[in-house]
Amino acid sequence: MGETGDTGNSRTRPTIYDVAKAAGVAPSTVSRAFSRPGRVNAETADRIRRVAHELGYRMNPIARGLPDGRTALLAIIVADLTNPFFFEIIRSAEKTAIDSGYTLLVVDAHESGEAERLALERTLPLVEGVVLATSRLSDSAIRAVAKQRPTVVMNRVVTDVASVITDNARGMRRAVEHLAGLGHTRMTYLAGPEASWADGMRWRAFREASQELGLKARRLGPFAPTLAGGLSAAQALTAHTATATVAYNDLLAIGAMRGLTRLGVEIPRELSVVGFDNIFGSDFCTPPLTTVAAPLRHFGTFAVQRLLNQLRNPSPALSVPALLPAKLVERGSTARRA
Amino acid sequence: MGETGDTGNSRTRPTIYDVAKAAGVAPSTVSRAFSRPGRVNAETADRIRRVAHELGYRMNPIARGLPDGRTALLAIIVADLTNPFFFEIIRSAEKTAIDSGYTLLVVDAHESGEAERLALERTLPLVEGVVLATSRLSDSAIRAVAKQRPTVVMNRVVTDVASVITDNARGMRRAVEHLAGLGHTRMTYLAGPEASWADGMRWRAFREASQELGLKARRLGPFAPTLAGGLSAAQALTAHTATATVAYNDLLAIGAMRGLTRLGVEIPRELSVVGFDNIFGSDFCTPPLTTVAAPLRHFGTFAVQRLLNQLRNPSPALSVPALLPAKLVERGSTARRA
DNA sequence: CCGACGGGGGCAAATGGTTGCCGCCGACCG
DNA sequence: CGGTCGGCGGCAACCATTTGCCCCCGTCGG
Repeated sequence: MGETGDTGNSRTRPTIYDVAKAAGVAPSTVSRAFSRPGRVNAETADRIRRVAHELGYRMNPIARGLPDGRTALLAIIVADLTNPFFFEIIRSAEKTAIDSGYTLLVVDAHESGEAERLALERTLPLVEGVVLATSRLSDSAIRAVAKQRPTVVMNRVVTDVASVITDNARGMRRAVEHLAGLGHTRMTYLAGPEASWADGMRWRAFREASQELGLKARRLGPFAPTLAGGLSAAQALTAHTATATVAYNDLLAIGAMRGLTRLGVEIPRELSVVGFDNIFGSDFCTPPLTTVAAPLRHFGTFAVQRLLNQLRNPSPALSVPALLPAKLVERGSTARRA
Repeated sequence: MGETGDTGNSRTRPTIYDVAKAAGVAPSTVSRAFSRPGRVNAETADRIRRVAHELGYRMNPIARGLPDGRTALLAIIVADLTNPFFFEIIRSAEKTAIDSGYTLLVVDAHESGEAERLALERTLPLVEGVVLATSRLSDSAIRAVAKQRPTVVMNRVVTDVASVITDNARGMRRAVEHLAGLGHTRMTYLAGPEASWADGMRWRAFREASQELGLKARRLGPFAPTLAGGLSAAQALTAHTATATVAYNDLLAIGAMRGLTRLGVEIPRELSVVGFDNIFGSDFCTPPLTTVAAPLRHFGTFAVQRLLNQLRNPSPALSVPALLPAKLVERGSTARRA
């Protein structure tokens, strides 16, 4: 951006050939001066770098990628860009990628398996690896992706594919224990999308924890994991006699709270609500949401790190899912049973 | 993803050479069969396409882009991925791009000019064109970008660079008229980032409209265009005697409402609040926000369309900013002066 | 019957890097 | 003093695709 005076010959940028000529060496030497430190004499390398800088030379990443596919590009496919769940994940993933010299492509799949397939088809050839954040694809489709490029899935376990997940079971257990401790005995789980792996895990953990503690557990749904989905859930909830509910995620929980308030249900006096994920916003909705916190920041970082590991050594050995801890954050949406 | 049976030889994908050999033609003919419709005999082309499909051939976009830079990639740089203002913009931009056979890279600049510069440096060489959504860069830096790649700026006017803006002046005028109609006479403008072009426009329009209508106008700020920024603004506002305020954007307005409520100020009874942009969420905060609506969906579509136009015919002629209409949406955060 | 024309296809260069291999030359060792 | 070795730089092939140019051949008009 102009520190090295705009030379005006705007359209075609200088190549290693130009640098080579100006520095009186061969193009290959220029290439090595940049990508093979030590291989070329220090003085020569210095001179080349100086000349390159004067000419405003920047490597062409496309040409770079041709021989062996090293494009320095990674991709993260998210189910829904507008879901705050992904905010911290994307940010931390982006940072980790950049710190390692990679660029992260963020792609929105609009909560649709079809869109996700299309996006992958477009993106996969370009990138060196991909993070599937809460994918709606089938296990076999994901394995097919993993066969083409190093892949990490988030919040899901797929055989033979690296993954990063939160400890759903333990987190859910904490939530149920918390509610039981407040005297609740009849509880409802608000289910998320059927294609969601995490939803299955959470519902199962919910049922098991309830059973062990001798509580009545019911399931309602599926609902879209959005505010709108929460509004429908609110309707359905009023027909239930439960005094506490745990939602698939925070967005659903917040939407439900909003709908219930509108329907005249007082939270948490008449109904306690627990969410999942501790997304941006869950602390300043009214009432502030009690939720099972996922370490979102570490999530993105971890996923990209695993990806980078796969890139560095393509041994298919490791595939134990990275399990990140979850903890309960108690806020204002839960209270002692009336 | 596997309709044409996984052939197992996973790592290296077939090239036009493989297809050419299998179809008994030259590689160049294969290339033309795909990218130069009509140039090659219909039967031959059909045969080639059939063979290519059987082999599971997909063009390598990297090699495609080498000769002339046609990567079919566009980028949109947003100031803050987590700002709902961009949600609809990104979605519609993405859709428009995909419909035209392009892939849109979404890049977050974290509200920082430095991060934006870095992101551009990384991204620019890859893409055919770029949309700068509310850039924090200087005019000359933007022009430098535009010299390298077709560029469209959003919410800002830069000489010699195509742009898409909303009618800030008219929108602000509607807002002020609305408040004046409710009997307000002393009003405060909550300013956004100093580097924001739109902020300048809005404050100016605010002042002028107030003057014409004989109202007292003051300015407070700058504040970060975020919920947090709004909280600080709330503090500052309590020192003012105004009975109505217009914020730089919705996020700031919502944050301010939240802070004021916390400070015991009743909205809209004691203070009317107007936002800008009509973002996702402004309708279901409490109270629902009266705001100047920008046609967010059209924004993204329009920007990408202008970009595509520039790509199709590189004439530097057109540079009148596309002006999208703004209208006032009246909700619960404004009321007659007490 | 010959020449012009044009449709359809192939050859090869070009795009901008990377990299295996080779060769030069100076230094060091025997 | 000759042989060897290693540091350093150059040559050229390679990656997958596009495209300018040419050629072959069939057709049609003169």
